[in-house]
Amino acid sequence: MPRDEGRISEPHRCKVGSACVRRHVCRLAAVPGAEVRTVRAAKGQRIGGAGSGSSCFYVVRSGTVAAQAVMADGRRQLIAFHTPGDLVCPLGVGAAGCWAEALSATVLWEVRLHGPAPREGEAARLWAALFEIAHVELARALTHVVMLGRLDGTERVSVFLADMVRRIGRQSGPRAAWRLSLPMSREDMADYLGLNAETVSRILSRLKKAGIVRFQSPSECEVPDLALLERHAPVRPALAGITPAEPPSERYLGEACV
Amino acid sequence: MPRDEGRISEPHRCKVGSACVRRHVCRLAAVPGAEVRTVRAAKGQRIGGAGSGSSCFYVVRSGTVAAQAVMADGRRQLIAFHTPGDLVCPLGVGAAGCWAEALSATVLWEVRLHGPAPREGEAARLWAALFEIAHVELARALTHVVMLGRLDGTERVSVFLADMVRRIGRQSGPRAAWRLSLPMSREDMADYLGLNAETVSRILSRLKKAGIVRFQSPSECEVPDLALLERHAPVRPALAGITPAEPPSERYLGEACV
DNA sequence: CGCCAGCTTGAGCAGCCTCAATGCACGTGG
DNA sequence: CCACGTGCATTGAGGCTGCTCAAGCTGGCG
Repeated sequence: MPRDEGRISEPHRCKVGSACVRRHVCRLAAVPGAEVRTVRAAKGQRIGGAGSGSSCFYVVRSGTVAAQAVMADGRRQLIAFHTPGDLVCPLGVGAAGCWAEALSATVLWEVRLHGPAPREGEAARLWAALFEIAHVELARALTHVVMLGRLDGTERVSVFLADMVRRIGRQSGPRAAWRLSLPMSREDMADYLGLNAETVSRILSRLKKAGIVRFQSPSECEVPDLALLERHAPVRPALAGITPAEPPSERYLGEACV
Repeated sequence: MPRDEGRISEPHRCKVGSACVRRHVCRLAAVPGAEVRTVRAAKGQRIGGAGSGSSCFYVVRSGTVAAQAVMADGRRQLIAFHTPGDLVCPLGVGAAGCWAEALSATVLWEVRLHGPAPREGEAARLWAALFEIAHVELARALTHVVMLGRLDGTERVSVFLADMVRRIGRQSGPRAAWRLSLPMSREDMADYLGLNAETVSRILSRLKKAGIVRFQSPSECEVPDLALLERHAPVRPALAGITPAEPPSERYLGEACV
């Protein structure tokens, strides 16, 4: 694993409230001493962790990153897909056999917190931001648990597709079909959905025959009627970056919130 | 859903560092204005949420609580079992169709944060505690995802049993068999493991025939050789209440930590 | 042009689910 | 005290979903 991983050092500041895609990322980047720089990762390269032992946060700018766990015997489970705008954080992905890696050539912002200790008040903001991030990740993980525990293959693929459309789909007009470029292989999808690649392929073919999706190529597809697709998707994953449900003591901590 | 749910109002203070079972619970209970009281829940009763709309934290003192999601068509997925000493928190379990309920008669501590707003510094401690709780829950959820996505039935049941032994098992001597009272039905186990009750029963019978567990009754069992059981359990859930991996900015925030 | 990785499709099989019958413990009421 | 109902656990038969193995197929790239 190369040490410097071909990083381009291009430090810059995150402009709070404008350039930043996610509110909690802004909070992190706004911490005094936080350093933000652009880094690149090639396909298959691990994000964070491999280097100096310090743990950074990353924001995907382009490309796709997957958090995954790999067991001793090689079985692989994808925990999450991170698409442009998403935060890649080391929370939970610090366990043995668990890391994040780029599924394609990827550009990221690296947010490193190693400046002077924060003043009173800033510490609360920082912890609040970390809490919020962990909370969003937790909500996503719980949806994933329900999906793997109680949905059949077709439902899982439908949930996955609908989630992808909402996250990275493009629509040319208000009633036009959604266009979607799937940035991962059938095997990646399978490892996320607790299936295998052949089964995913078969299910996609079935959805294709049913007219729910159209494929121009294995990775380029169209969803003519998102509502129809979502009728097959009994759970709705929390969209990445959406503000989580009110934290339990938000009201109580009113003035401590950013 | 009754308003007061047969609660016994018995306010008391949590003694930080001694009586408390969990460090982060102590942090919550130590927040100025936090009110701790003992409440009781009957089997099947929901924990929190149903009442005034305020969200509390709970600590299980005896009995068992399960966090669960139920889909529109009735499919049920258990998210976690909470055994004595565990924290029951509203994080993630605030989504639609998602709540915690007592699996048997249960005694809990209710920690309610509604006092005067905390002073500077205390807010940071509180958010840090909330972060830590969310982080532990996240680690547990990710293990659950791997289990449901990539383990077969026998492995899931083995992971579950080993987890239960480590959490609520009793051992009469250093080399004696572990004794375990399972506080949930086969169906509860199945809904946690993404299986059905008959399959769980069959797998337990197989483990019984293999000499890995012995059953005195459906709920009372013995594990003569925990290492043998764990050889069938390819993942190890993070034990409840164990301090999570170093939060990413712990070093940076050194003096803000409790 | 050939190679190779990834995708698709098929055949056969294993694991898990569904449905059903039975057994057991417990509580209730005659 | 016993008969009965109820809820849960167990076990079996049969079927379906998804996995394994294998054979094409396709598109990108050297």
